[in-house]
Amino acid sequence: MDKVKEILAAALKLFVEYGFHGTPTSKIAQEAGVANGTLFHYFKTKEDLVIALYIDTKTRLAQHLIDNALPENTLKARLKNRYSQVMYWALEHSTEFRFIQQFHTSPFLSRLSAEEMYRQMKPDLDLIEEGIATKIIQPRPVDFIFSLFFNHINGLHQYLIHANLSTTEQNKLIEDTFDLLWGMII
Amino acid sequence: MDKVKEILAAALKLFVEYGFHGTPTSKIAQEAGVANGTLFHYFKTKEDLVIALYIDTKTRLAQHLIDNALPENTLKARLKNRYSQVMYWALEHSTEFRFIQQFHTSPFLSRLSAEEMYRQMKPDLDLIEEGIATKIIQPRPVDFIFSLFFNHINGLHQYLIHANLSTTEQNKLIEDTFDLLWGMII
DNA sequence: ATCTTTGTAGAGTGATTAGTCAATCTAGCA
DNA sequence: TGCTAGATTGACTAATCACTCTACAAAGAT
Repeated sequence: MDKVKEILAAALKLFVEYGFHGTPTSKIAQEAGVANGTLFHYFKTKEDLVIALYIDTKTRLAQHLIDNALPENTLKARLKNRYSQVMYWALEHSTEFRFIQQFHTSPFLSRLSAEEMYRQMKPDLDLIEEGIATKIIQPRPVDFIFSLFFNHINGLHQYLIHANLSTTEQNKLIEDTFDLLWGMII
Repeated sequence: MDKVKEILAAALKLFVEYGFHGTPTSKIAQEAGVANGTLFHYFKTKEDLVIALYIDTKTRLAQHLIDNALPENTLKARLKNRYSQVMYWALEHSTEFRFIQQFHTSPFLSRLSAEEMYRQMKPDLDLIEEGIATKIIQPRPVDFIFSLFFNHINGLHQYLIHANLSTTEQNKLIEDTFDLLWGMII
């Protein structure tokens, strides 16, 4: 429903601004332009709302990556494409990206099922595994490489939103930084 | 006072477990074994407590780095030492490290003064600047390199606490991973 | 036309919260 | 000893919170 989207959008904005527990459900309903009861009609508890918002946000990022994939290509090109597209999305949706980071370091993370977490990481894990199997990437634990990738993206994003670069400079830095990262794992 | 330490220790533990706003001051006082009023005698507001705890934790990390510094050495050795010592500290104080990460992605971060933030980053920024000035490190924005370093540490830490490695394996991985990072910036 | 399901509203509720306050305790000092 | 200042207490309060409940509207379904 439309109201569900309004609630999720309001929650996203307020959570990033005031934190999860720092945002009352009443404020979320108000910001979304719906009644208090409507919020609880769609989300059984506040925690359900937080989890649903995380999954929704992550799904939208995943969809962006699918829409911009380069399937017929070398492993390096596909990995670079994924890396860059995450960065582009993160820069264009910086509230969403900050919410994801906030969620990751919060106690809510443990409420996510292992399956849901694996489902989200799978495309990247597969890519890394393929790289190792074809001896392009050096043999190291897959989740170690994933962790380096993931946090490298955080680092670059953190820098880019503080530095004030033109889009051209930004894109060049994203390209260059991927090459640095690539050099690290081959 | 002793009670201040008890309060900070209790707050640290509960914040990491339940989040900032998810932890009532009454529970903190209870866990610390002091009365509710005592907490507010030492910390004017709950927010003051959060900020004080962050500064205290960061100061203890900084002290660990000072205690284990290698001042008379090459830049690479000094940087590697800092990198490793942060990792050792983070692994031994993983609640503290998780609190720092939680704080960094929370809205509380903006309550920290710019001076306090700069004060904390200065030793590393100086080291990176020295490396660039002496043409050992490639000329890139100092805070870009800092950001990569910082998030690289997060990535390795994240992997190490999930993987179950022996201390020897851990230390070897820390050494190796620094070399990867070093290769990226020279 | 009537029944049923679903959406929406918003006042209401009991529990919980951050922060206060007056009272007592402790220790150092004159 | 008597005085003062800070430490400590825990009952208290006003506000706020997550969530419930009842009522009503809209829209299919039969």
